[in-house]
Amino acid sequence: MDIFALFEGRVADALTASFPELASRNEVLARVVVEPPRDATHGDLSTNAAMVVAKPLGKNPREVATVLADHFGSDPDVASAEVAGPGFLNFRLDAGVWHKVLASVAEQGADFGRSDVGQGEKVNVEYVSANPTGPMHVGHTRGAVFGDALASLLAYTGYDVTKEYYINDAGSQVDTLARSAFLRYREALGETIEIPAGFYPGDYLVPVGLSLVEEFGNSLLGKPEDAWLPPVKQHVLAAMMELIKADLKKLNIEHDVFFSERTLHGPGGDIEETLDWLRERGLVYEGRLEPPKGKLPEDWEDREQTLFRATQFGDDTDRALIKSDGSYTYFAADIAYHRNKVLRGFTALIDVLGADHAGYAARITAAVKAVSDGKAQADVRFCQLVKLLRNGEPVKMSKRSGDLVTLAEVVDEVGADATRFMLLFRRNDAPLDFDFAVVKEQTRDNPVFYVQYAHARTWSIFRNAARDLPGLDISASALRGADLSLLSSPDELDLIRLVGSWPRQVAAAARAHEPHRLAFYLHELAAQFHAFWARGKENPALRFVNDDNPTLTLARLALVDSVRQVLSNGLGLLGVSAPEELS
RNA sequence: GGCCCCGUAGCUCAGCCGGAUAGAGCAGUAGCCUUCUAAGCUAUUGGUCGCAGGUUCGAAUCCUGCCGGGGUCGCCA
Repeated sequence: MDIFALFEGRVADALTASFPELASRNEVLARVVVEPPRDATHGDLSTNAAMVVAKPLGKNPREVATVLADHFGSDPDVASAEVAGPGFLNFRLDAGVWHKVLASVAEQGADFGRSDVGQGEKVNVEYVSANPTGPMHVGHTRGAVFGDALASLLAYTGYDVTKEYYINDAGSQVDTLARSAFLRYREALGETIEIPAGFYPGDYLVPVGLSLVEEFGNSLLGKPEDAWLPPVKQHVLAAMMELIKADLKKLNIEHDVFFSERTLHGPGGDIEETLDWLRERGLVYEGRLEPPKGKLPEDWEDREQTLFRATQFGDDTDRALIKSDGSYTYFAADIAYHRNKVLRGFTALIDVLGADHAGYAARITAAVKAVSDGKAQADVRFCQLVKLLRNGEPVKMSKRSGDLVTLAEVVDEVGADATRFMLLFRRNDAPLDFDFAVVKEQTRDNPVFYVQYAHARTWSIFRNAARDLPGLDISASALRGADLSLLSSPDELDLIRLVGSWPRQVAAAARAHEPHRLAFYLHELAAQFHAFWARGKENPALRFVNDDNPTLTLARLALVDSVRQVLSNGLGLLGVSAPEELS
């Protein structure tokens, strides 16, 4: 039960009942929201309805609000409806409403917060898509976690989600990869090798050399490159993808679809087909591009080339499709790839990219508009850099020597839970400091620990109740029969309010494509719960478990259970475990 | 030079589709912690929301310009 959504419905009904001329004004009604007031002393719920409709109606907002307030006089759930400020309408709810909300948490369990705001829309979330040239490093980790949490969130809110990985296996870098692997192959056969600059020097190719020997023996030796390159490429790509999948597995990330760029190339392939399709619509032409302003690239040559009319769809400049050597640009393949997604029926295409690709957003958005005739929506999300720290000191990384911190190293050191939560405890487009020392700390400075501890505490309260009140039935069905009207103190009602706002938070986070909001909410819920718990230390009457009052204990346990449920649901969406006990 | 992101308390950051007196954590200060789990809790100090305009009943939020920081800039992926 989402109390805010429920009242949005009632407010809309009240509006159209009082002002029939609004019935056809959906664009106006859509702006009406019911939300918690900024200041809790204003009541339980607040709506901007009167201010939104005042102008279209040509009436004074406070006047409209008064009419609405009268309308809600007969609503048994509403204890009072007051007009405030410029025309807010504030509701104070009958405490029984909050008790119903609490009961609905128990009833819905893991589904409390689930919704159908997505209405089954087919969404493709493309994330990670790291080049298959080596193990994943920390730079990829943030996008991986962000995309994965976003996908879970969207699935939970009624979207039909596919998690996809685009394998960049068509560029010249994979040839370099194959050549690097071939060196390791020769090494495995006893040669002493030297790795030239520009090759991939990493040790992770050593086992690939060995497995090449296993598969081909020494049969590739002495052959010309064009004979050994294709099979070696095939072999090393498969090995790299296994490596990457194993890394992702450490973070509990599994994609539904791995899409190979190579399958788009070639005669009759998607790229050709897509360019033909675009040509038919006059969106491809031969022309010259203005050189970039400012300093000119050294190898700039003014020549005619094949361009996509990206400007027609909101990009700043038209974009090249074919390189000077005749092969397709990365972008040409990407247009075909996005068209492929559209043809598979997706109407929302989310691309999760690193911040260094920020300049790419406009052209992807343009391409998706073009290939879908405006029917599909692209949303390109960027993840900013993660700065690794150790006790406040930056961790040194040198790309040149291949001395990067890998995803596996981070996860092995701090664990998947902490990695995921920390990366989600910040907006994706803001830079993030990741300090190993803080993340491993078991104090309130560490939000992962703080939230998990709150969850563990709910379990420990139940364990204590079972120990101290052995005669009390605290099973789920017994909790359902608890007399919730005993929960009437401000602290209790505040906690229920926060629990009750969970569905609204989830829906808002999904609409905004911002999973970090869930992490912040969970942190807030944990804080309020810890605070409530601490009050029981000063005043035993406020404890959840009261030896001399089993009825009250049962009601409070129902409240604790709702907190447990929401923490568990939330951590689950973020892909973080919810332990019953901290060791 | 063009484009994109960012600028909110000393620090790190939230701020939901424009809404009421701008929030949290850390740090600081003053307390509590002989336990429903010790790793916590309470109170308190602290703001020209980068600057200047604009839009309107109302702007941290939307628009324009400027300042500062980061990223990026035909054929790399």
